[in-house]
Amino acid sequence: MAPLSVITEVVALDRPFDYADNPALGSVGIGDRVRVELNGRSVRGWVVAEVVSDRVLKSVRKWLGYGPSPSLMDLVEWASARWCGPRARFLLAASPSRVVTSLPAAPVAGPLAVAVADRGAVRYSPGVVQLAPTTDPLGVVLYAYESTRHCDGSLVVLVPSDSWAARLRGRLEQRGCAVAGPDQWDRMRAGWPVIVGSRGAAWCPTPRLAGVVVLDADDEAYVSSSQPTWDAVSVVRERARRDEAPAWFTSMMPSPSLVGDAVYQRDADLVGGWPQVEVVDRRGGDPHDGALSASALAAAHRALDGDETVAVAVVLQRLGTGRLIACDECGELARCAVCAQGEEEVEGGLACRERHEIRARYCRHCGSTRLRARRAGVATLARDVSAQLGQPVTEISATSDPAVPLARVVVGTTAVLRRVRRCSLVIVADVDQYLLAARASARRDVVYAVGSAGRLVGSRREGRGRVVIQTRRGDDPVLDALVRADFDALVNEERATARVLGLAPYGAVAEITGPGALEFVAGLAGSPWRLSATPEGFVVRGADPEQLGRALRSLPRPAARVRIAVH
DNA sequence: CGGACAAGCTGA
DNA sequence: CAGCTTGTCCGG
Repeated sequence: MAPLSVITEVVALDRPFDYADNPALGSVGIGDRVRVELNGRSVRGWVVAEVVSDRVLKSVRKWLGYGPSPSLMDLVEWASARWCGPRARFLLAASPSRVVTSLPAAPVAGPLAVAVADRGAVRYSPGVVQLAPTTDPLGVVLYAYESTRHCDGSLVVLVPSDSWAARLRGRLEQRGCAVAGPDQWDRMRAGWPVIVGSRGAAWCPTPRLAGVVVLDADDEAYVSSSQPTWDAVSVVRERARRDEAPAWFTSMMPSPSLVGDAVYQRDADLVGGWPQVEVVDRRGGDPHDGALSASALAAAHRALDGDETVAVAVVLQRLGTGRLIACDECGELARCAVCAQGEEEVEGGLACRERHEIRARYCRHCGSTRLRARRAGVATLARDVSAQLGQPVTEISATSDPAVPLARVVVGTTAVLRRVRRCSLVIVADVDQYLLAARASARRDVVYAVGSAGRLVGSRREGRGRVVIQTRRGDDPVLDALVRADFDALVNEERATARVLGLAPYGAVAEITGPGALEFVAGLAGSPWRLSATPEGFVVRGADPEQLGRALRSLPRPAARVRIAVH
């Protein structure tokens, strides 16, 4: 039997080692999880290939169970180059959390219990489909199911969140689909007909894809925030390409990187599926008004007269992470000892924006190490709104306990839009910092937030509720687009910006940060890659993310930590 | 990554 | 020179 090439779980040691196949373990397959001895240690790993070797090899110690399907081994190699990250990270993403030693037999993909004809037999050609936010995307999923169910493999459906995945799974099961969820690794590995999940399901171990559907494909939840910063849309797109499977991507406002050079399909009633939007220009209003303008206040009172359980949601979008850090015990703000400015979380502890002093992460006042980013904006806004409306309010953040019951008025960051399922009024308290932000995607974030708000208040076709946006910029094109529910101009502008800045799909950008950044980029001297310095580190630009990723991976790594994010 | 081993520093 | 720290090397 041929020797086996094994990648170990030792992430820092990102290269394969060869081991002799152990006949006592039966047949060990490509992708399987094994235990091997490495330099006196017993470590877990994955069999990635059969190899030829003329050296004396240790044998595989133990077979631990099934791992990613063999077809994923090449994909891991691709991803590791594309995002410049260790193979073990991707192999782990495709592996079960608990040992799996047997696989069930997958059922065949049967016909739907309810015909797709529900949706007037709309045809969706593979590619990007622009859907208004309140349009039910189930039609696309069912269409994809019907058109791929006779093909070998699984239909993989990705949604932005686990709660959405659970709901969609129930709806598909009702219609007769055999669905494997995120917690059913063995079913995915066995090639279940339909696999539904969030970002992680891009690495589902099914041996073959019959098709792919990604709902809300421009949602930022598809991008991994921890290293390596891979994104689920690129992963499934590449898998579909390799398996020659069709792929559908829905988006309320298709981004240049999602669409690429292709044209996209538009759903029939785009305008009617956006929420009714009212822009309140506060420049002419009473400067003594509180957080809510007079007309927002009036709309809120009307909503409170209705019978929705949650009547009003007030959203405060914040740019970046909160700059203020406060002690969880005594409430004291973390301030720089040199300049007394608020500190923020940095590599190695806390520091002010000028980095006068990087110090350990504890409270100077009481010594506690329990610190928390203070939602200063939200707390103040909640107090204001409560006083103006004469109503109790519930404050919501990403970390709020989902079991806590909601008042009829809720206030918070965009986490509100994920927590509340239905209400009659959403007020966007202040969009201006977004409209004025240097970051090109900030304007898209506003559109996305209003679209998400539309899922709570309903479409303008239904006329159930509305979104009120407060601003001091009455004539902004983004606001104009939202009122008219016509985003073509914004889509074109975004494309032009991407072209000029060399962003996807016209170019690739890698951010190099961390203490070892300078030493790392020194290795790029004399290379064709364009390098520039930023306050955080460096940016490297290239024409293609795969070439750029590969070039960066081949560079020597300094001892100091380097963070590489290839976009 | 983490163990092995070598070289360097210290103290009685 | 034992005992400890720090650095470098290497794994199949």
